[in-house]
Amino acid sequence: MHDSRRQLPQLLTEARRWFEDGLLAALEAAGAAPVSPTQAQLFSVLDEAGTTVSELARRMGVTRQTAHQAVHSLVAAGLLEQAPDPASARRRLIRRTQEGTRVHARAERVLAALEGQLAERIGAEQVAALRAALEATWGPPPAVRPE
Amino acid sequence: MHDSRRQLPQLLTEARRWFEDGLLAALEAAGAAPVSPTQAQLFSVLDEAGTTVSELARRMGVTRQTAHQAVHSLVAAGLLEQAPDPASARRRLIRRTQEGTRVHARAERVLAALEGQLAERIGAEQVAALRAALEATWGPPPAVRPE
DNA sequence: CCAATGTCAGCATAACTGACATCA
DNA sequence: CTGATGTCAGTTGTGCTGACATTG
Repeated sequence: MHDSRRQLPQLLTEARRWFEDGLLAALEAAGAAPVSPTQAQLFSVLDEAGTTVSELARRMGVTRQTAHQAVHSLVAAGLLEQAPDPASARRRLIRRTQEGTRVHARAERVLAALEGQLAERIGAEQVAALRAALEATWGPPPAVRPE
Repeated sequence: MHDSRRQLPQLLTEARRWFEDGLLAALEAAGAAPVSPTQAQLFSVLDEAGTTVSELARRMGVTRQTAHQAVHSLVAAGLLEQAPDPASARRRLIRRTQEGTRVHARAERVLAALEGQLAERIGAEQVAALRAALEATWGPPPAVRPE
């Protein structure tokens, strides 16, 4: 009875890999530096004003140290830069460099194109429904009892 | 203009983590051995007849070596067992032990309960639409041009 | 003194590649 | 011989915890 219903987590993982593979392939074909999933996520939580590492860590749901490391690698790659915060000497703001902005814009175009391709294959309504369900407020995972 | 549209890959990742966190918390609350995401995926690609490590690797989309390691740890945990294939001496079939079957059944109940909880929160139609979109045939990721 | 921040260091896990023995 | 399989080994990446200096 459950065999006809595949596990949702697995389906979600496959869907994410579909996008991820398409994105990496497109960027690599364009000769861009390979971007890890972590780095992609870091880019998506940035904002224009500049953000501290601690704030980025909160948005990503990881520790400060992990975010710090991800930022460090992207700074080394020339896609991010650190600038002192004029409001507080102990904070350092993280911003995209010009190159970082270019790469980010290109990645967004690729993702939009992938979503468009998907709509051609499974229908725009399906894609819209997928997005609507994922954007809904799920709240925290409930504590269910196994028995 | 894109800020209102969050990235689909990120939304998919969050959704998967929602299920994963709920599952791990429930199993841990039940006193079961902690199950890593990899091990959970491995369980979901098993079948009753028994399968080779190479076949499991193909289903999971990882290398033989990775699958081998995951199987090894689950054998050590007493949830899987290896049996010689009567049809071919060089193949070894992977099966669930009785304990492994129990854990698997429990995990499936938890996932079903989580899906039910989600339906209460965002609506059964949304969950059905989500499942329908994910179960559709997406095909291979298309090769899009960044420019 | 206390709390938040940035950083360095070490550790664990899980994926990968490489290599090799076995057997249909 | 060739190819598929199972396995061992080493490497890399990514997350974690621990620790510490700096600063408001």
